[in-house]
Amino acid sequence: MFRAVLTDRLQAAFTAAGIAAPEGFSPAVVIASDTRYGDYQSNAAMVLAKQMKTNPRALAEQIKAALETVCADLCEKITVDGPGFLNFTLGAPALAQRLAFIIRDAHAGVPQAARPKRVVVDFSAPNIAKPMHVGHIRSTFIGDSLARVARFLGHEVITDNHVGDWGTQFGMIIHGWKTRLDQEALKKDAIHELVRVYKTVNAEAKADDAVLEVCKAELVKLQQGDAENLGIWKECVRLTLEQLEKVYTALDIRFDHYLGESFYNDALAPLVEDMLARGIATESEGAVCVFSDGSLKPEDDPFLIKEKDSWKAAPCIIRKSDGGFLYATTDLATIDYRVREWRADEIWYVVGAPQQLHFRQVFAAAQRRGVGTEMTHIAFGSILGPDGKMFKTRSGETVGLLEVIEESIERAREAVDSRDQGHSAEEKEEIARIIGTAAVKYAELSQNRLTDYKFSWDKMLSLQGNTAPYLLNAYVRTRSIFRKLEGGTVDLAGAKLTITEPAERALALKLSQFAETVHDILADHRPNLLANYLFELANTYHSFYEACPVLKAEGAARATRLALCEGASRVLKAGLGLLGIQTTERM
RNA sequence: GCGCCCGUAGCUCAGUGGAUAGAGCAGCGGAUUUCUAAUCCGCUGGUCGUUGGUUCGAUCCCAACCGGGCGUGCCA
Repeated sequence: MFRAVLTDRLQAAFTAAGIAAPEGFSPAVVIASDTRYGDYQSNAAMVLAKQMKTNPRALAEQIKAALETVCADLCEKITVDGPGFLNFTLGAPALAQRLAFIIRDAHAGVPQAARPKRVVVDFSAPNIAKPMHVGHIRSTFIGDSLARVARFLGHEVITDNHVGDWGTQFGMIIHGWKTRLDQEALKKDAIHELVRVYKTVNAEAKADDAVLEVCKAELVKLQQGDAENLGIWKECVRLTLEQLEKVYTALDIRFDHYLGESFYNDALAPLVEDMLARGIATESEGAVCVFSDGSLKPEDDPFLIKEKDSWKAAPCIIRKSDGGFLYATTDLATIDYRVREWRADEIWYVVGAPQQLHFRQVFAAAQRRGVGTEMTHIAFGSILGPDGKMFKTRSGETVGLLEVIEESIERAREAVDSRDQGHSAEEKEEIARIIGTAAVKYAELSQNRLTDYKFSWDKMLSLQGNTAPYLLNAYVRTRSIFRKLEGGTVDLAGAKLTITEPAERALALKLSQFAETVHDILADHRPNLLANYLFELANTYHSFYEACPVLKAEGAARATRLALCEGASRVLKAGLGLLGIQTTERM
């Protein structure tokens, strides 16, 4: 990765030029904002000149002189432009050398993390007896992608699906199970039937307090360990997980664990007692709460909220006045488990932005209990409906996640059918499945996770533009060349590579930047950086493909172009794989 | 009331201290004796919500305001 190498060289140039950089100053090299300025650029001279109160251009010239010696093997040109930018243009030999490395390296040139960590990724978390809907798209795909990226970089990743299997909804479901369950329907589609039962009872309970009381009684019996209710609950969990497993398989997502909320039931009471005993939590209005301990500035304290001119307590409740436990209690017990049993260095929570305060409180409470593990809330915005309003789980009318995927596959199938590439029926089916699934995943992952976005069938399922099919097509084009090659394969290991054409150069440079990109993803937990990169790579490859015939070329040009195709092929496959997207050899 | 997030081209969205703010879609015009045209090349399109401030330099940082969303003691 040239960015890191150039940064080191810049540091060396400072020393060579006898420039004493102030404490804490580290020069930064970034990919050039515009190709006409070169390949990489640095504003180090301007930043430093400001601190040293000297002329930025003069300082830049001084650094440049040193750089030219230090970077002789990498750069063919280093210039000082504008107010004092240092611009680097890489030499063709350095790019060719890098290309040779990318096509033989198992990680396509991406270095492993300097300090591997054990990371628990908490994502997806659907509820039992409810179908996965579009609202689960963000957590599920972002979480899966981040887990893949972390693994790729050499971290030890544990994925844990913290399913909602212990909510108050079970009072109604159990009552419904006992009185109006349709066994046939349950066999056909368990979740659908459980939802129907829940909705029916819920409507009745709203209209009739007597029904509501019965449901509450069923819930209490469940919580007290009543054998029959426990049996019904277990069956609901089993049936739902069975169906969820099918969805995850279709999405090519797997979890190491499915430790739902109920897994921590026995830990909740002791946890609260412990926190009371240690003075971390106190009783207030009958509930057990965690209040501010005054160790933080009020504006940074998650247990305080401003009201007029004073600060008011915003407690985190861990036990209700009726003795029941909450989300926060379970989360604290879950943290204990992950730290104790898994020795997690980090825990990532891929959960929507509205729960920001909740996590700030839970993390702060855990820290007060002595938890040193780094916990990160990887928040994301909402998916909005076509009207621009919250895409909420309105009673009834939710779009199921599986239906979205199926619709997408159906549209992909139509596109595949209309093109007639001589594929067999099975091939077409497989291609449609891969493209359809990829389209939905890419639509999500190419989005900045923090911003809200509009759910649109047309955009999500479009096979044109900045979409998965565009990227897959680039990959397919790399593969078709190797299929057409006489003998089927070619040994590029010792080939002499010479980069001459602008399109070759642009592609070689872009390929080398895969390393930078993958490295950057985890800095802010943003898979869309990778999606953006892959789109640019596909674009660069398509341009190269139009400009530079591969099989018709001869000698070193042919070997170089084959190497570029091989590099593009590897990086596209690896990159899409990190987004959880499978590739296809033909389409 | 207070807190957090958001406001960028007709639409959907990237970019977040740097050099003339980008892309896709839509619109217009080209390219196919070809390694997959699900492609490429070009054109059109912007007071980066408003007003101030900091800076050599602000879409980005700070303040205020306008508009939208979410959250704010016993749901998850």
